[in-house]
Amino acid sequence: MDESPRRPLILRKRKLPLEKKEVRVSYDEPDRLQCIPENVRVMDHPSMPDTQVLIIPKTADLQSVIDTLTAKGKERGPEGPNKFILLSRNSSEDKPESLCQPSLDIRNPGPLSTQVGYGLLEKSGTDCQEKAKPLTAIKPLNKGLDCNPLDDSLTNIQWLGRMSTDGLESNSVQKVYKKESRELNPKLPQPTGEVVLPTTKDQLSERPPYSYMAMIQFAINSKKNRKMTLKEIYTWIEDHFPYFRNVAKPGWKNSIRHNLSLHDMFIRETTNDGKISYWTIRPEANRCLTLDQVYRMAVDSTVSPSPLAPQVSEQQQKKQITAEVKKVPAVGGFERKMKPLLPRTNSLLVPVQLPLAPSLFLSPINLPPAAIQHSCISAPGGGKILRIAPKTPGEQVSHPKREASSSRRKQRLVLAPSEEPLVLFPDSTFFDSGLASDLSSFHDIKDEPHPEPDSPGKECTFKTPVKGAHPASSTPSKPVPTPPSPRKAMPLGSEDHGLPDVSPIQAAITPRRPSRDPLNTSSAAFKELSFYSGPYDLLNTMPDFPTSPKAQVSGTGPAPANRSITEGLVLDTTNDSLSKILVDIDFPGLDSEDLGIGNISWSQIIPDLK
Amino acid sequence: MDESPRRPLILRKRKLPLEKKEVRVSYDEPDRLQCIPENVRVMDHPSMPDTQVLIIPKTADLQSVIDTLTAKGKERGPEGPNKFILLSRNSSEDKPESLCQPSLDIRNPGPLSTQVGYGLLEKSGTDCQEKAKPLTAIKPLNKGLDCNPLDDSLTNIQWLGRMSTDGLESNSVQKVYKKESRELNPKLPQPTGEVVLPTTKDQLSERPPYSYMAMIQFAINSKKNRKMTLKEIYTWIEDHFPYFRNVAKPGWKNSIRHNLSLHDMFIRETTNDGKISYWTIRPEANRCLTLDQVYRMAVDSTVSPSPLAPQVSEQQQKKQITAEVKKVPAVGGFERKMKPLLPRTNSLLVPVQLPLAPSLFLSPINLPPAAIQHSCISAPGGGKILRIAPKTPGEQVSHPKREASSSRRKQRLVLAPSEEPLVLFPDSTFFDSGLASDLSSFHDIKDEPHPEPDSPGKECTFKTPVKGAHPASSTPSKPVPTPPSPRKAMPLGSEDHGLPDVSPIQAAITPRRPSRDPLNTSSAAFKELSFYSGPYDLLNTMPDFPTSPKAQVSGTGPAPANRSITEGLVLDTTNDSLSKILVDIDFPGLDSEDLGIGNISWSQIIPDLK
DNA sequence: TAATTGTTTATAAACAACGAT
DNA sequence: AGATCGTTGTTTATAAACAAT
Ligand SMILES: [Mg+2]
Ligand SMILES: [Mg+2]
Repeated sequence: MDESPRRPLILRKRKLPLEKKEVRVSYDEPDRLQCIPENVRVMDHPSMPDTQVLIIPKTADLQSVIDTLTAKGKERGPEGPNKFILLSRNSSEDKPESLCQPSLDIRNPGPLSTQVGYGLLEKSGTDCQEKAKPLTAIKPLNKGLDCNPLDDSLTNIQWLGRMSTDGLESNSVQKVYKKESRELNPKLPQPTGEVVLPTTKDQLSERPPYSYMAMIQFAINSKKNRKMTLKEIYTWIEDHFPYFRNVAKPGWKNSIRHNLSLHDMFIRETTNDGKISYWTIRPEANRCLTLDQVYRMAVDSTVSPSPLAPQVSEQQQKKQITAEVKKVPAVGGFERKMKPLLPRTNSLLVPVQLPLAPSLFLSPINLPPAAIQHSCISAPGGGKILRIAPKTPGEQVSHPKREASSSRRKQRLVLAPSEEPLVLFPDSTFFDSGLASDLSSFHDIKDEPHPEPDSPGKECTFKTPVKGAHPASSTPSKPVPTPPSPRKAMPLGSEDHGLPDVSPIQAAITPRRPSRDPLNTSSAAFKELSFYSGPYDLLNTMPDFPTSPKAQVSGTGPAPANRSITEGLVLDTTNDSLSKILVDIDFPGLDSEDLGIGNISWSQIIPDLK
Repeated sequence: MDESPRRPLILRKRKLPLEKKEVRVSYDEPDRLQCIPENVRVMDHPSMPDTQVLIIPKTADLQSVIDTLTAKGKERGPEGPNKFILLSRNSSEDKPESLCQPSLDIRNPGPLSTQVGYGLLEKSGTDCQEKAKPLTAIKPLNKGLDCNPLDDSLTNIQWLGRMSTDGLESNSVQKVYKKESRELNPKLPQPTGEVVLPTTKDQLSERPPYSYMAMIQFAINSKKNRKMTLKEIYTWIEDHFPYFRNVAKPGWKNSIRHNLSLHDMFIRETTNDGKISYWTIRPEANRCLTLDQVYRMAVDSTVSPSPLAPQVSEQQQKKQITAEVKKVPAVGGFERKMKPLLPRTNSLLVPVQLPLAPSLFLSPINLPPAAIQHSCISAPGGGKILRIAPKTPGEQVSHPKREASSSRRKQRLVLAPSEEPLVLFPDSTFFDSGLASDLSSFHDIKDEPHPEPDSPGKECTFKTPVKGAHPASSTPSKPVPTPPSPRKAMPLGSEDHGLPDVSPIQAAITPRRPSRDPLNTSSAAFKELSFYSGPYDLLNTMPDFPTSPKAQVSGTGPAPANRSITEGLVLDTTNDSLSKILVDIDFPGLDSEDLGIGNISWSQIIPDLK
């Protein structure tokens, strides 16, 4: 019964359905297709070829901009800019409350040498598919410095508030509805204290939608010093996610340790006397993610992040979406376990990476306070400062001879064996916050401990996928619990809606894309619900932007890796995945130069730029 | 039935049983305890504090040297040198045949800048425990250049020769005893060709003792260009390890892919047209390991590497050991699956790391030809060249304030947040060849597909280790098949020998250390057999030698990592683990300066040194 | 539609090294 | 003083869920 899913469903990395722009509800701004609004500033990237940077005000419709770029790109050929970096700019109004902590010193940007700045440009989509959504926040990467102000108290309470009980009790199983024994978040609507928030079910036994990596970050970042012993991490997680204290098998601790060791993002420090080992987060990799930040992100976004009653509907009022969520009450009577880190809409979590240099600053960029202070892309409360390095001396983007798409990410195109530039971005996990997308874990009923009894076949089959013996596919897959009609799904649209195992979230996300197989496995059902938008042809290829291997011999002779500053550029359209920090919208078939929009030079925007 | 073990048993990283020096058989050299033989040269390390380098001729008894150092170190306090780098020197005679390929150009050491050289200093122990063993080989790390000569033909045949059938046939299951369809290794005693070597059992279905990582390296390094497509890797492994073609579940391919992605040692390259993806090995990380190299290492070492009849007893004649191996015929009738990469004796695989500089050369060091040619620590056939950099300008070992031991490796002591030296060694996998120790896989009988039925307990236990519900320990462990007396093992010695599931190898390795629990799981049994030598107190602490995180922002401001050149230093006493390349014998309680031995200065040995 | 190839996350395990009994 | 356990760390193996071709 307590057989939790092997891993949360992966619902990210899917390409953005830029194709279909159907229901297009006019939100705040009228999104003019084929024409980028004039409040969006377009400029060539100072160093990267065929790359343009768009400064998009929060009030603008990001989706329409992307649509326009897409359309323009298709019209033109492979010529012209084919990569775009989207940056959010705060137009002053919009959501005044910051996603993070208020106070953040933007001054003392830290070492301004040849740094590289990273920022997470998030576009939180609202209702269904490709609506007009304003940009909301940018969560920059830590610049090797402290994440700063650090929200200790806030960090946890947010999530705690959503739980029916706090996690402070140890061994009593059914200890539901407990009072908050700690500092309560004054912001949260917790009048008296009994039932903090009328959560849907047993928040107690709900497995959180966060990966171990994410939870560890939450835990460590909740401490002012950002250091935690293993035991403290255990305790923090148990306190904030009772699931682990109450229902998870003890093996979860093994997984925690495994994650700490595996991800080089987590570093172990030992006191001088060698008595205590603290786990920390590599400062350069620390995005300073905290539970409340993530939770607020989810709450702030239009769609209620999960079936869990979204009482905290501060500003945005999820219109029809919420209703639609309610419509799909989940099959047997269990809710989906995993809730998405970010709403499962077309919310954009666009990671951006910008080369930083002391002379380059993009002023009107807005950033959440907490995210700032690391000298990356920083912006105070209302202020906005973005620094962009013109071109890191020594490194040259090898645009020259990019040809194939070779996606599937994380690969590095080896240049000439002689070149071997220096590594700029260590590894993929470097920027991986661990806030995986997952969106409901589905470890509900189908306990099916292990898909592979496999005891019958002795000599077994070898190469040929004999269905009988071995699973046939080299990628093991969960056996479908109810095997009515596993294969041969519906042609496309037109099908039933209220199919079992379909979570409300799914419905909210893909309102008019019914899952094709009513008898689908939960995972399979979800797969159907993934943003399918016909053949996607955008944001696909990124030929010359390999990923970042981890290692780098510094002072040594031939620098092995040839990572460019742009490596790892990703436009993660699926929202929640914070794993990639770099943004690169690559339009394979772009032709002309400026897409017909006013092409502003960098010096226009950035006075400092000489 | 075909339920293979989750992972091969880990039999490495154990500390060397330097304590017990009991059976001490006089081998070639009389090992004088408490006195390092005069043919061993001792000198201070030019840059590392409290570090000495010992040049040990092959004819010398390494164990006695270590014993002496240990004893001396215990006598003295924490003062004086407490780290030692042991280097092998070829005294001319010994095994004339090289472990690797013959031709290797030692000249053109490649870029001599501020490089760091790595070498694997291997001491292959012979019979039982702590015998006197000559050093045999040094396998340096690739210097970012090509591994060179590359043994294409030899690479595979060695292992093929040991199989009853070649792997070229595809789907026929019982195709035993096939002729070699490829080039046969002329060196191997394969007269006519039918049964290449009278292997013990079904070599066909024997799972190889190599990790996926190692096998992938074998495969890729077997190609001259050192590139392979995924499919080619599959095929190579199937051809050379029929187990995967014949008995393994298709999931093994998933594991291959997983390993390729996970380990940054493996890099994917795509052709310019993006049509083909090749997998390569990061040149700096490529140890150029090939199957035949590894096999030869195992064969060359004194103890027969496995129950597989060691016909190839070229020179060394495993005296009593071989006999003892025969004594334990394996229980039911099946042999142990995993054979050790290197003999399961106290063979030392001491990885060494030396800063390289054009001016420093340690002449009389012997290295296996194949290992050379990368400008690291290189030595031609009989020649020997070792280069040691006096002190990489710019990096300073922070010996200063090391205090605690904080072992458990792979941790980095963060220096002052301001310092942040450059990364020298990317990550732990950087040097991990994947040639894990494992030593018999034991996936034989006990099919026990999954140790966790776990279906009964619904609400289950939480924190308290209620034996009933959850496994109690946070580290899952295989349930003991026959649960007679799980805990409270025998006091120590004195027990039965011919217990089921005990492989001959084990017996050979730990002749007089009977496994304590006759009803042990195979794995448990093995655990008992691991070189236990009482409380080890040597080679434990390495305070200021943190590990190497993977990432490194190069041209950027505050270099995050503070890895010193010595980071990752490890004395791997368990032999086969090639995962660590650096050697550091750290004696916690050392006192005086030169241990009473003649302390030779570097300039004495290295004339070039000014 | 289905298979192949890649990337990640989750779990289980096997050890190693310590620390507390 | 040694043996036993439990905790903490490190790795490898497998299964999976997706993504992209
Ligand atoms: Mg780590
Ligand atoms: Mg890789």
